[in-house]
Amino acid sequence: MSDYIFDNERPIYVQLVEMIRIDIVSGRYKQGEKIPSVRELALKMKVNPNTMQKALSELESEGLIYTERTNGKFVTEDSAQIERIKEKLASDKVASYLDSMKYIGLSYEDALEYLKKAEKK
Amino acid sequence: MSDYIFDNERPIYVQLVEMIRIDIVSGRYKQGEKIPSVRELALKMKVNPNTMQKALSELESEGLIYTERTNGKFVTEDSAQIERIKEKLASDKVASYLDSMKYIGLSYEDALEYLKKAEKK
Amino acid sequence: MSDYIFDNERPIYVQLVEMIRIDIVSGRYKQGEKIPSVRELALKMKVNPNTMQKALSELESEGLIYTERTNGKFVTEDSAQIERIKEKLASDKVASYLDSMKYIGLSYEDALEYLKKAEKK
Amino acid sequence: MSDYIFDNERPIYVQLVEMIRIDIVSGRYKQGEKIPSVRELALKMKVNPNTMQKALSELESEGLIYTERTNGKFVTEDSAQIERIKEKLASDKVASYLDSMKYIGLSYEDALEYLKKAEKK
DNA sequence: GTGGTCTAGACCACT
DNA sequence: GTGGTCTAGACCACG
Repeated sequence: MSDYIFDNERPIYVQLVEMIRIDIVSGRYKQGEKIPSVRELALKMKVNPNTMQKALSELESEGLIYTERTNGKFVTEDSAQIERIKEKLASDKVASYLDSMKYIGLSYEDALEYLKKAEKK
Repeated sequence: MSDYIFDNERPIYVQLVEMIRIDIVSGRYKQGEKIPSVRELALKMKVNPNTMQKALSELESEGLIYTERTNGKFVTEDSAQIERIKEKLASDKVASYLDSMKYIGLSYEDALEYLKKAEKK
Repeated sequence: MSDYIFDNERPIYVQLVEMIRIDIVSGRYKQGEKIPSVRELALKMKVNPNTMQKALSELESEGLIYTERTNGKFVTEDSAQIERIKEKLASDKVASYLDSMKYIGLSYEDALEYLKKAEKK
Repeated sequence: MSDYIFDNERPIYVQLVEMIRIDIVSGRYKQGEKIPSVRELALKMKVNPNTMQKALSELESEGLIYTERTNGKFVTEDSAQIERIKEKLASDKVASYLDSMKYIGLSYEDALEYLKKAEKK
């Protein structure tokens, strides 16, 4: 259990969803691109193919990928959908950033200030 | 073990340090204020007093608290030191925010944009 | 309790720190050299491993030793740091020498004179 | 046992000898001066008069004080003797200074150097 | 009651 | 075998 990358607290398939989702919205998997087979992905991530299948189903119902029977799975062509998910993720990050700043006693203005200072680095 | 609040991956005393540190920089424990006794805190957090003691020693060597023999432990009067630690924490948060945004394919400018949009909510 | 080497007035771990610190600055433990394991040292000094561990942690935070996980603890490679501590110790010795001379009614010049006379022996 | 000034490891009378000896060689008790009575000294030092008596006997056999029957005890008029003892003490201090410096890996020359540097402070 | 120290003994990850 | 962590339980000085 040395190079194990999954958090024990949450279902593995959820964590796979998060990883692949980010691969898509970040452009590491391009719009319309074929993604590797379930087996291949399962092997790479060292999970059971069923688990990987479940993750991909989630992403499909989310509209980020679609299946071409006998042909494989592809990233959606719907760039607006990708964008929507990306914004959702980004908003989550912002919210969590603001929360953590608030938690240490800093306001929205402080959070903005710190971010601006960070640019110079 | 249902209500256990600690992450198994990191030492409990480190997590205690982080929690109490935030209590101080956020002002939940005020400058100069007496903090509860080691035993009391240990009881509250359900850890061994020695573990709590170790956490508090860390905070003492960090300059956030000081000890009055037989009297208890107190938050430092040195507000500059508290501020220094607070800035350190805030910088870490900013860096991690920027990292996570970059990870989903967004630039510094995007991160700034999203933060500004978040204000209105 | 015949061969007990520790002074009851001060914590054992502090005395261990002092002893090992001197072993390092004096060069008995060389720069970069592996030091014996915690358990070994604890056995040799007849203290509990935890006590020895605490002493070594102190020395680590002082920058005189560092830890290689699963491999052991080593004297720092930073000879400047060793030198800094050595000078600190030496200054303390000088101050205490001058104090004791002053206590028996001798001036700085007397202290210097006595030291020069001592060379010939 | 809060303000107890004696080291448990060595006989109290020996420690009294050392203290009074220093009072004499340092000039706090002047040459030829009458010193307080045994009872008075014993009270002041919170020791049994017998213990103090033993200490003073030691100092007498050392030639630092002498007794005038029915009149009390006095610091010797023999300034050469005082000087001899003082030099003995000073030599001890020098030796212990050099030992401690050697112990941390410093030579006679280093010890001299450090002493010279200390003057400026 | 406060903090501080120490021991004994256990378990863990890593290699 | 290495260091690291944690617990349980004890004792101490101080006031």
